[in-house]
Formats: sequence, C-alpha cells, structure tokens
Amino acid sequence: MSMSFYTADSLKAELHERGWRLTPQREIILDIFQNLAAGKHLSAEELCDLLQTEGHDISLSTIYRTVKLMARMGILRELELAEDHKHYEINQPHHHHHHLICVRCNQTIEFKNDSVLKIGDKTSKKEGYHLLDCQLTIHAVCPACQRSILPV
Amino acid sequence: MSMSFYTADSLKAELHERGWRLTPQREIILDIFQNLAAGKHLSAEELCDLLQTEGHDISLSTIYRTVKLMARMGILRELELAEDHKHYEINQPHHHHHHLICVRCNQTIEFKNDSVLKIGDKTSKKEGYHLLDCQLTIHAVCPACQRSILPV
DNA sequence: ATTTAAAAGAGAGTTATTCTCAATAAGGCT
DNA sequence: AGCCTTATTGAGAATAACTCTCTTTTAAAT
Repeated sequence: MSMSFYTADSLKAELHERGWRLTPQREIILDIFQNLAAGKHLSAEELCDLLQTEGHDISLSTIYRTVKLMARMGILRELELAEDHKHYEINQPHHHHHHLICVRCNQTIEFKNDSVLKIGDKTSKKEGYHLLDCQLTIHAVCPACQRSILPV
Repeated sequence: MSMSFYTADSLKAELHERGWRLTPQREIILDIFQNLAAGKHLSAEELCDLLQTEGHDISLSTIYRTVKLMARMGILRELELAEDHKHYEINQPHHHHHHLICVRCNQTIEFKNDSVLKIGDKTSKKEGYHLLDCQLTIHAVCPACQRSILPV
C-alpha cells in the first residue's frame, strides 16, 4: 500500500527484487489497468478482449498468470462480485472503495469509507502481516429485487 | 440481520412466505451449521462429508442448492478465503467477524470489529438495500511468508 | 385422500482457471 | 556484442467447482 502509482520502471524494480523479469506483456497489462476509468474493473476475458481490440495478442494463460501475480504483489485488487468469475482493478489508496452487491441481480454500487482502510492497516499491523488490500463487501437485496415477488 | 438464531420453525415460516417448502434436507443442513463451533466454516464438499459421517445421504446437487439458497436468505455467509471454492458459515451478528488472509499460504485469522457492521448498516440503508451480510476481507502477506524468499 | 408444484437425486454438462511442455526471450555476465 | 541461464510465453489439454436437466419423490394446501 506504499505505492500509489505504478510505472514500467517501478514494476521492473519490484520484479527484479524477486528475480523476476519485466516482459512486454506485463507492461502492457499494467498499462491497461492504469488507464482504466476510476472504479472500472475487468475480468480475465474482458481484459483479453480489450487487449485484442488494441492490437495486443496476449494469450489467456499469460493473462490469468499476470493478473494473479499482480494481485499478489498488491498492484491489482481481486474482486468477487457475486458472479462466477473474478474481476481486477488497479489498487490505488486514493481511489480506495468498496462494494454493495445485490445477491439477486448482481447490481453493484461502489462506496467510499475512510475508516475501512484504517481498520485494515491496524489489524494487519497488529498481526505482523504486510497489507496488500482490504475490501468491505456488503451482500444485500436492492430495492427493485425487494419489490419483485420472483424467487431467490 | 434481524434474526439472531434460526429454528426449524423460523426457517419453515421464512420459506413459506415465498411459497417454498421445508424439507428434511434443509432442516438437517441448517442444524449442521447451527451446531458448528463458532467461526467454523465448511465448503460444499466438506459439508457433504460431514453429513455422511452423521448418516445423512444428501446429494451434492441439493447441498449446493441449499447453501446458495440460505446465503441468499441471509442465513449463511458465503466466504471467499483465497481458495478456489467457497466456504459457508452461519450468519449470526453476535459472532460477526472478518478475515485476514495470507495470499501466499492462505493462512487465515479471524478478527472482530464493531464498526464494520455499523458501516454496512448505514451504507445499505442509505441506498435502500436490505442488508444480508457484510465482510471485511484483508489480503496480506503473513510473517512467515514475508521471511521466505520463495516465489509469489 | 387427492392434487399440484416444489424439491431431491443422479449424472451429464459447463466454464473459469490451472497445468504441461516445448519454444522464446529477459537480463546478467564476459 | 554475444552467450548463457532460466523465467516466461503460448497453445491446448486437464481440472474441478458448480450448474443444469430430467425423472422421481414429497411437502403441504384443498
């Protein structure tokens, strides 16, 4: 959580610290997430499509490997939005936000709350953990689904 | 979040409200979760095994259907613990807690924090949502994994 | 007791994600 | 500038969690 913005160089340095390499694929994928509108997130498939429309043919294997790697480095946040696949977004404290999700229709609202990150910091520090990300996820039923009589 | 303890009768009433039925399978599965030690959670497979050791042959299909149903009713919490499958636990405000997860070794620490539920209540109310559950999930690197030089 | 539709069971089907392995290339070293 | 080691990529097969389909069973209203 120390870094607030990533460049190809900072990514390279962080990778080299661990004996890893900066590849064109990694640089391109980081770039995609950096330039995404605030709060926008992508699934692996969506990322693959977006890369292709921009003329970058990066294999699905590499995409899955890269987003997982970057999530474990704290560069990306891995989101579980009540769907059957994960979403990823850039992890920047400035834009740190949380999700209120309708369990019936999956409609999602983002919200901010400053005390959440403080709780995350305090808790991880207390246990000696190195914080990467903390997310408050609220499962609820949206107004429209409350009105509907339909099942589930 | 209004209810703090479930009985076969209260489950029956809630099901009937929506034109559904109380089956022996649903009653047994609710019972399993009620009697689980505080903070203990189960995957669908683990629940299936536990049911079998207690002499209840409930099909995997029914188990998956039931835990999802109960999560959507707010009776169970659906947890994503950095593994490739979901875990479920009973949803009781008294024992409401959160998870600090090591993204490398998956070791998980539970912690309590009273303000989280307040934030969840406030946020969902503000948006007109009906709260079912809220969880603060912290992704971090545990002390042991910080010391190890091993990858990821 | 009869009726109706919800639910269970069994197993096939789906799909997100991971794994395998040969080919490629990053980056340290000389 | 070229060589060498090994991390990484790409392609497709494999895995596994979960859902779907369809028939049979059964809850519960009448």
